[in-house]
Amino acid sequence: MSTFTLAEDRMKCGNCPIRHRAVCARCETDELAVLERIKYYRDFAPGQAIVWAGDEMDFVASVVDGVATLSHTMEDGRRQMVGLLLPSDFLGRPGRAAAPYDVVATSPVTLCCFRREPFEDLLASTPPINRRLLEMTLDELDAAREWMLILGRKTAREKIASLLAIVARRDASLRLTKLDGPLVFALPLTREAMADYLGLTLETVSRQISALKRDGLIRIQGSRQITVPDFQRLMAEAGDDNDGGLIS
Amino acid sequence: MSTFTLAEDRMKCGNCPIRHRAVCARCETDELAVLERIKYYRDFAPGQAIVWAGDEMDFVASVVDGVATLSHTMEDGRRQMVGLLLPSDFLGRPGRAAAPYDVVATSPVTLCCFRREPFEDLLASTPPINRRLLEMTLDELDAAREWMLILGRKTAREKIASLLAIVARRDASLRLTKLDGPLVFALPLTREAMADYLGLTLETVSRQISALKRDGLIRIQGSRQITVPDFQRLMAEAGDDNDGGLIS
DNA sequence: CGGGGGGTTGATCTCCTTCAATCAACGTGG
DNA sequence: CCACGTTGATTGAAGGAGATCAACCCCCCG
Repeated sequence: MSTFTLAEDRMKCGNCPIRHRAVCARCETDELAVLERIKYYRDFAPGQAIVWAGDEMDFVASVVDGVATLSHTMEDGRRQMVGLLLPSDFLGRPGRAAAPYDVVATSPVTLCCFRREPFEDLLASTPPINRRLLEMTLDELDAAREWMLILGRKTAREKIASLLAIVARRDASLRLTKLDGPLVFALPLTREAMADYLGLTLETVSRQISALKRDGLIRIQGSRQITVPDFQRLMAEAGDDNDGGLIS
Repeated sequence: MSTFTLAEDRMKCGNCPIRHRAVCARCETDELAVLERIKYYRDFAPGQAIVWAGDEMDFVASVVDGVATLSHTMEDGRRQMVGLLLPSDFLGRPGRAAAPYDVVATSPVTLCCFRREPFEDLLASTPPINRRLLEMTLDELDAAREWMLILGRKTAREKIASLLAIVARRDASLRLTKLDGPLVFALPLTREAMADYLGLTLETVSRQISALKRDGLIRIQGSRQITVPDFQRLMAEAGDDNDGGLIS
């Protein structure tokens, strides 16, 4: 009985941990009620594929919890990650059924899903959703462009520092913490996934992480817990002059 | 008198060469009339800056003609292009005044501009514009992600071939021509601009273009006219299995 | 004629890849 | 409880794709 109540609570939009950042962020209570009726949750295990490139996707979704990756794969096996889905990010493109990339969970993932057609109808009839989705897409475009600078012009060391800075900032933003003390966060990516993110080999990733550790820029607990004692110093190492302003 | 008439014709939305692809593509005649009242044209010479990163931008715009680039610059001078604005592309982000990148004309450019506030009001009150802008932003995001694969995983030769394929396809799309015959198009970018696009040096760009020329994949007339005798072969050289379906 | 911007080509160097060995953590079955 | 295989990570040695440094060309324009 009590577990049932907990499950029910967790499934109410009002209690949703990504409520203030997701595609539904601008919705009023009556609009939320409509979403509430058509939504459903799906869970994925680490390593599990959510969709493969080319598959029909009959739903769109918000990431409630966990981390998933979008990636391109070339015929000869070269792979480039092109998106990192963190909690509150949106998955799927309204107006297109075929998935353009592989989407894979890298940690336990919970999605809040909507079937495509009802969602598209809602999108057409509910301006707040449309506006929020435009805003999120513009933010993603900004992120993609920052990423392009990383891929095109940064050294291996700068690439690693940049990745850590991005995830640290996102994590701080979601948990509404500041960036001035020591930061501790989970980085649920294998060396190979980081290499795919950064356009490197996993060996280079490993070497550079060791180097950053040696130089005291980061510390590592267990397998994937990172501590950043001085965020400003990490930013400098990433080649970003950006003073890492407050929470975005 | 006749030049006046010509100028006036050119400024009517009904005659606009980018009418069917720009932000205004979904507008009805009455909505167009509103846009028509608040729009104004601006011209830029090759090499001229349209805005610098950090500048206040009091307008948004559609590219009517010409080519402009968006680029990131790091303090030490490294530069990465993050956007290539071709005719019908949209410049500026509703809801944000400060430009995040340098925008520079690389050929004579004509913009169709709208002051920000009236445009944002229109965006809120005119769903077709909102929807079209979302669609265009999603397309740009797709393009950015294809670009990320190019930057992260392709060889110098593949990068050059990819750039040529992208521009050739866009050009064919705008002019509604097929991709099967020999393609001839202008590539109004210096070697340095191409290097900034591809995350290479201008020397490497020059060498690879020479190599593609030697191998018969392209021919070059004058300074910046490219001929692609066999588009499929170019695609293969770009590392894209994509059969380069018809016009997007 | 001189100068400058854009382009090409050559020689050398270097950062990252490639190939390979080793290690630690973990689970599994004998 | 221990051999064994597996998966992820680290480290080393060698090689190569592209960067860097530099010379030179072409063409346009003052």
